[in-house]
Amino acid sequence: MKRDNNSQRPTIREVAALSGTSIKTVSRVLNGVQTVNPAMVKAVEKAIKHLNYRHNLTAGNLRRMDGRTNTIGLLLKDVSNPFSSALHRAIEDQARAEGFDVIAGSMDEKPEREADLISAFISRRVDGLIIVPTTSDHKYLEKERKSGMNFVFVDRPPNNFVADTVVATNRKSAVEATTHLIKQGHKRIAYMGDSQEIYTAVERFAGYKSALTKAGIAFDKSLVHHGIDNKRGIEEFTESILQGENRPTAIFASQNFVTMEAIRALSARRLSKKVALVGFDDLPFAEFLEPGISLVTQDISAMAAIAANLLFDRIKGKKSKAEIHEVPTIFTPRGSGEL
Amino acid sequence: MKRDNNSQRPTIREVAALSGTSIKTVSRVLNGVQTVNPAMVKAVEKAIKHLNYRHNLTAGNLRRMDGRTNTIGLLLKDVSNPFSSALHRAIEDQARAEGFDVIAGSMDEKPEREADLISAFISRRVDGLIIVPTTSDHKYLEKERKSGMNFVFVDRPPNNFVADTVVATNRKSAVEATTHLIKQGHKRIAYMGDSQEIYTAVERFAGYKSALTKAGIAFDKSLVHHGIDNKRGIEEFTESILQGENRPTAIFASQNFVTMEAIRALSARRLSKKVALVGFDDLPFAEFLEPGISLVTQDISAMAAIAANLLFDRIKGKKSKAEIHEVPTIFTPRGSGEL
DNA sequence: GTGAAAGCGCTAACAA
DNA sequence: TTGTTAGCGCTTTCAC
Repeated sequence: MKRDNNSQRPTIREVAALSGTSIKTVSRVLNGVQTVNPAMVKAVEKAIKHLNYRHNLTAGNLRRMDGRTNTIGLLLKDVSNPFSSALHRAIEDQARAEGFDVIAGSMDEKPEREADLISAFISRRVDGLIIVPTTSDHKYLEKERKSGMNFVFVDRPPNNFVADTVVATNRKSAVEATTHLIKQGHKRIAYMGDSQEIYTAVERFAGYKSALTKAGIAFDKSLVHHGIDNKRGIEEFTESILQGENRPTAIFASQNFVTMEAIRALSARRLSKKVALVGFDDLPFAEFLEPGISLVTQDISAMAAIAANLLFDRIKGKKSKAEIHEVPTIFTPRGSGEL
Repeated sequence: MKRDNNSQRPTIREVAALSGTSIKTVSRVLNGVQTVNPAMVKAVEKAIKHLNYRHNLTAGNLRRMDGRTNTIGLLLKDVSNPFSSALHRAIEDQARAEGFDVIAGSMDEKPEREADLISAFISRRVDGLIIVPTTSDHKYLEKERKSGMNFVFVDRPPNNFVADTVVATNRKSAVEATTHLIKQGHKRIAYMGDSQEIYTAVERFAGYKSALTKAGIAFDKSLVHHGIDNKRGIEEFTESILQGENRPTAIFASQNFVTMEAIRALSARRLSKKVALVGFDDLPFAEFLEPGISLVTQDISAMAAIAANLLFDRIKGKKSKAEIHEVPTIFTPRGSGEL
């Protein structure tokens, strides 16, 4: 049976016939090989235009020596989340400059979605993967790397797997943020953060504690809350912690969703101007709030650029051992930390 | 020369050899064909696992009868913009359910980027394109459709090209939003919107005028500002319009960036609680503001679902004439419109 | 139920 | 500079 779609796209063969040359010469023109007679180039281009021929890259990649598809896979928490989509855009720009397209997928922090997406992308023979990993065990990727797949991890390092990784200076920046509050005279500083299963949360919490220690402030466990997955937990925490005389004078919120909860809690109790707040991660509307929220933001463009470069180097055959890059954050005081 | 990558992925041939059968039977197993001896299926699966074989979809698609790649292209204003990325996520979910992957690209409202991306995606032989179009002329897509490409437009219709389109009820919803303000007693209602070259801006402005007319309120040109591309223009407008006795008592902002500018302008002059504001499009932080901003938001999930269904129907061969869908918006009063 | 042979649209190799 | 032939990894055809 003939193919049932009527797509009827012309092939290189028809272009060759119309321009009176061989398919190989057409292929040369398509690939910009310089050693073709200029008149022939003209003829081929004319035929291409006349037939509305479109080069089929998937067919070409099959036989091509380097076996590349010029596609990379990008695994994100959720393409619609602000951090993910900003990273996506920055990587898209890097990729486009190298002639690559990007296939992105959302994992929603589910390890099985991560594995499924990686599998799907490998079946499409992407040349490499940039991954903002879930908390899963990544040992299973070892055999993929042996088969030639390239990996770069962003935001969090992989588990039980060594690969190029780009992370923010989480611990150091948490020290700075906490120290900023201490310098304003705060001694009772609450910590609110993500689950301690998550790398960034662990690092940022360590930075918070380290800053307290350095300043000679005793660590008070009652001022600490981990895990936003449990939303009620956070409400109970803010409810109890923000009541009474003994409440903290400042909060360090170590992740953007947590910062939002902190804003909500302070706002509901009319404490926005009484309790200082510094958050980690960007909030797109920080400047619209009263008072503005002081934030430690990741330099997403820089992280994307480094990650993309690492990946393209691997794709081009670089064999050196895995690199870990720590990218400095940007601190923007906006009043909420200076109360 | 042998291929220089050491990717050395096993092929269907090696799986056949190891499992003691032919490549055709391996192909049957890979494609879930039921008429294969169960023992043979087991043997093949064992060989696949042992070799860490990964089915190469790009090779298979080349010969496959329907010629499909199970990939769709998504052309957005900017993958990192909230509307675009929410649409992206909703379409990703629809696509995944159908076994499709999504390649997205950002156009930044540039017609030449649109054409480049479409060209790149066609070279990858995507099965269809979902496009949030720029203001360009889309007549050039006619020959692509003749060659079998499928198109669905979202948010704005194409120009000089007839294709399935999914838009919000822009005009009707603008009437509702403006009428909402009128019902609160407002008579001097300013309009701030995007360039009138953009379909949604035209429709929303028409809705604004229509609501005024219906209520017997004279249209006052001095209360209207088009075009946010010129940021200084908007500042001059708010500067002059918000000064003095004769200022509007309410503003209808017809796009999210414009709404942000309106918030900024009102906030800077401490008018947030004196001038009512209703905005079109979502603002992710609307509920955090004081007063909360009343918004008309597009039902992005519904739009994505309809767009994806239209596209998949076309990909599956549906030949009926182009459909235009208008999707109702969601109005969320949050105080700013009830001043 | 199974497999040999042909061929999808292209590029590599090599000869002309 | 150009063209012929083989073949990328897979699915189709069709005979067994």
